[in-house]
Amino acid sequence: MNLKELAASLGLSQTTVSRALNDYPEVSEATRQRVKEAARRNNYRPNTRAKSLATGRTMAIGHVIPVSTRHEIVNPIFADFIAGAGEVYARNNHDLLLSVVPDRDEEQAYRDLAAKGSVDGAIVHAPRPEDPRIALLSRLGLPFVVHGRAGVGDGSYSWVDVNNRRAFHRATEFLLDLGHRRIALINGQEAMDFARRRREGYETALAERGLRADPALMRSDEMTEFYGYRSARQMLEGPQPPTAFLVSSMITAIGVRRALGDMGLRLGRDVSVVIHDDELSYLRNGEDIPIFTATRSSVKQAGRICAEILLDIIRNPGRPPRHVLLEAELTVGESTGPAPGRP
Amino acid sequence: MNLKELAASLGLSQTTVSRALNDYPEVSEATRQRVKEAARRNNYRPNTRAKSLATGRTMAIGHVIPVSTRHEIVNPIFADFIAGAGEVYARNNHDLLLSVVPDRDEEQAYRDLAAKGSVDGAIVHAPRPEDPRIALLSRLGLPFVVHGRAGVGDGSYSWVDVNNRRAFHRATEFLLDLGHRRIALINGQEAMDFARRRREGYETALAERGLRADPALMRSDEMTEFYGYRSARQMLEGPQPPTAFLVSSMITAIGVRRALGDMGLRLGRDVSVVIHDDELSYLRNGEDIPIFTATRSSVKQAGRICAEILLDIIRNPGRPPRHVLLEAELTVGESTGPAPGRP
DNA sequence: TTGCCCGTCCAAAGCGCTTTGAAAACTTTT
DNA sequence: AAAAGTTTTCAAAGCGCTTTGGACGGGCAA
Repeated sequence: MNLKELAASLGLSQTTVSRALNDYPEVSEATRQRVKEAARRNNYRPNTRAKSLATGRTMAIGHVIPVSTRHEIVNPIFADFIAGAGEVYARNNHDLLLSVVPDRDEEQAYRDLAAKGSVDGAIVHAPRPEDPRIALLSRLGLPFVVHGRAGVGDGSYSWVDVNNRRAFHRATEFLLDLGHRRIALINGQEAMDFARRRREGYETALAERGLRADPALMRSDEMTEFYGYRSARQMLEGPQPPTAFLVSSMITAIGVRRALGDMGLRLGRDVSVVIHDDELSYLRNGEDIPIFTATRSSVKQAGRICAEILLDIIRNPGRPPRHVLLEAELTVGESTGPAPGRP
Repeated sequence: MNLKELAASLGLSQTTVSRALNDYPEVSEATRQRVKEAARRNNYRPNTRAKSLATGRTMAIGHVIPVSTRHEIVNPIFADFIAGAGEVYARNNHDLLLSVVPDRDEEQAYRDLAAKGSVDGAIVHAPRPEDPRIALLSRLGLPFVVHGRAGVGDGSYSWVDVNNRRAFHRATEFLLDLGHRRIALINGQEAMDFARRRREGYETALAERGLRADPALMRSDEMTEFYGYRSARQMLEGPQPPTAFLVSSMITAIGVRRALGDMGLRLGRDVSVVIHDDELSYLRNGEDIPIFTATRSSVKQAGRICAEILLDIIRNPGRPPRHVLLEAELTVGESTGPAPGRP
């Protein structure tokens, strides 16, 4: 059932029917009701393509999700982020267009999105320092919001980020207060902006107590379970093992926990672990009491906020960029305790 | 840059330019080259909306991903499934339209996809027995492929599924052969078709050895980490604890492992665990040697196959439905051993 | 009654593309 | 050289919608 047929069935013109449905004033209340009722009865939905061609707005948002060419990994936070964003899109009658691309083709993916005119805006995931996609999108004139930040020039575009620096600063202080001196950092890839910030928070906190980060206790890679396992084992079997770990993701921490188990070490007694928890829906950090002591910040919520902001930017072009910095509070769980050999 | 402008800049008509770009024969090789070169130079991409309006094909596939209203959970396998499918879409110049909806609105979401004419086909995720979406899509005439099956009438629609019944039959036999008699099943929600089949495989294997499944050893719920933890603890602390677990997902098994750790039990010695492994990219079951003994089947691969089949159905309507049943091989890892008190 | 305004409706153009039917420009055949 | 065929190009219609510019008629003031 299309507009023409609907109009014919009502004995009205397409114009009037279209206006009635879109709540334009120049149609009488009686006809509006009649039209809406008929539309409902026929389960009429205007054809998206035609509508967007006519209005010049696509009512769709693009998400480009990169797949690591090295390990063929898709970041597990995408599911939750997209669930959050998708919820907002649904509420605002927008579609979500997903492009899954090898990470080296990412730029072209955005270029295509803009050239093909298939979206009104885009979300930029997993920004790297000085990420070229940001300059590209600005140049293309496609509205966008970055989930994370990309180094300097933060003021010139809209972003939603967690205060990664402060979170890791705080977590490190917490471990230092417990008497830990050899604290390992199992971080995400340094190529990512968030990983750099987390490291800075960690290093600063150490420095403030007159300690220097030991390169032997720092790892940086894609945050898989095995990466956590391998890193923890290597460090714990080394000459000067750490007494505590700072781990950038729940999944990696699960690998760390496995390593501890295999080595007969007890989490929270022999070795402490603090994680950053993205609050993935299927990997909750415990129900009532947290399993891991964690700095937590909901990725789903970040998705919602990004989407809200992007829709707002599209509706109101020309406004100054918007920034949201989410604080990650530290919640104490059972994975941390005083450094061994300490009261 | 649109077609009109491109044509003008070349001194050709839109018709000729369009035909040159779409490799129609009625244009000379010389002009074709000239046109393609100019298109490349101007980074020209035909407007998707206009193109699909003209052709009647949207070049887009819809995925409706339900969010559990009970727990606000989005199934972690979606990320990998979509990565696989998205790869195929990209290769075939199709877009992926994602709708995130509360699971109770799922039907309406498909109805909307069809009415708004925004996709050429759809993937049905997580089918339940006698899933109403299948009848609905058939009625709407929207091509679709089901990831999984939905009970009877399997012949009438296309699907890609894992042989869940055989996988769990095999896994149960494996544990029985190791001497286990009290084998627990920590399954997905019984409302899902795959969970029902897995239970059947498990029960049949037990029955074939003259054993009856003990309801006290069977659980069914959303496959979270905590669900695994809670179920394992409850059963192990019960009067007649199991010596082995059959777990429907890696994530749930991580919870089971945590429970074992907390109780001071050793995985593979005190208690055996066999899992079904969907081979999620960020949660590999070990690198070289598998952590868990597992029946494994790649969800990403399933996504690829679903996508290939769907595109094929769209290209060649009227062909009989297609079915792919993937076998999940059993790989032995370190999580299983002989039943305690047995040589 | 006339004139004007306002509320209500409509015909037609246009969004950027594909595709039909026909014309123009070459080639080949007679 | 004309006729016939072939290749190459084009103008225009149409996809399903929105939106512009008008038309029509009823109500009100003059």
